[in-house]
Amino acid sequence: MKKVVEYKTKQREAILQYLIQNKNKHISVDCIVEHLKQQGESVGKTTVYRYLDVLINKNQVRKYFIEEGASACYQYISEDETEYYHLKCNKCGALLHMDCEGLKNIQKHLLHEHNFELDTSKTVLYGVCKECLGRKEKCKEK
Amino acid sequence: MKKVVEYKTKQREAILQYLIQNKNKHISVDCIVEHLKQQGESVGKTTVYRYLDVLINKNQVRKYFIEEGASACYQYISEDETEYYHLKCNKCGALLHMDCEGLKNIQKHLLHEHNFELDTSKTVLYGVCKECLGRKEKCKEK
DNA sequence: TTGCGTGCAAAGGTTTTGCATGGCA
DNA sequence: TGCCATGCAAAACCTTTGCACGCAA
Repeated sequence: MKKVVEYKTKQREAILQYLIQNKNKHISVDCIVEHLKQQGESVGKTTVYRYLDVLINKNQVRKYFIEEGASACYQYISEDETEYYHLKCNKCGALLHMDCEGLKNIQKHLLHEHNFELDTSKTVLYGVCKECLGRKEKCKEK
Repeated sequence: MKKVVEYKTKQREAILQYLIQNKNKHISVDCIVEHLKQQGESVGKTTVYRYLDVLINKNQVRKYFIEEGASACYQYISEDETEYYHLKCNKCGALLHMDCEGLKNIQKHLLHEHNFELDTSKTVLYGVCKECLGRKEKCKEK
């Protein structure tokens, strides 16, 4: 077991602060760099990537791939957070959060019937949202 | 409406053949190029990308992003295929296919209670599989 | 002959790596 | 002082685009 001492730097401080402030959002590396620059705390992109990796390994941050093929998104994991599902609309791109009993049953079902421990935080359910389903009727053409 | 005439070439023939032969798998562009080269049918990567785009638009192929951040995977859509869920194990990387009534309920639930039309073919459920759950007990250390 | 298909090379985008420098402890 | 952190530049990837040439119809 290796003892890695972690230094406290203003860059890491700033990145972590920003992550915590936006813990209910999914933010990208560019997003972080951009906002910190505006706050006068310029941080290199490399540093952000590297520190995010550290935080992911420490389980303080989750990495998502919501926009397929596009850049990754990150989210700070707060202790008080409730488990919820991510729903992504293929039409309008909206990202919805959902927390209900019915969905919890999926998790139970997978675990008990299939011995599969679902990680709701990493999973993104793709489909078409309410608003777009409504629009669909009016405009069937693409 | 534009009339686009599609030519039948040996490259497209070969790509489609390979896709059909592996319709129950998720294959990458590199995978296709590699295998065709071994069969003596060398096809440029660009051609594969472009033809896959064509097939996706014709709804003959689906595009996935299973390995997060890695290259995309493609799958031929056969007519007789049943809807199933994709389960991806975060530990060992196994990709499981599942088709059961319990999971079908998810779809119904989302549609009726939340007005969300789930696309099971695009969705990948992340978690830990049976085998890895078993191993977990024996080895709690990382 | 027409115009779609091909594939090389180059560009575009995200992420990683090498390396010299900076800064915390 | 020791060693981790930083950030520039370059590399490594995957994917797309431009363009000249090939080839099916």
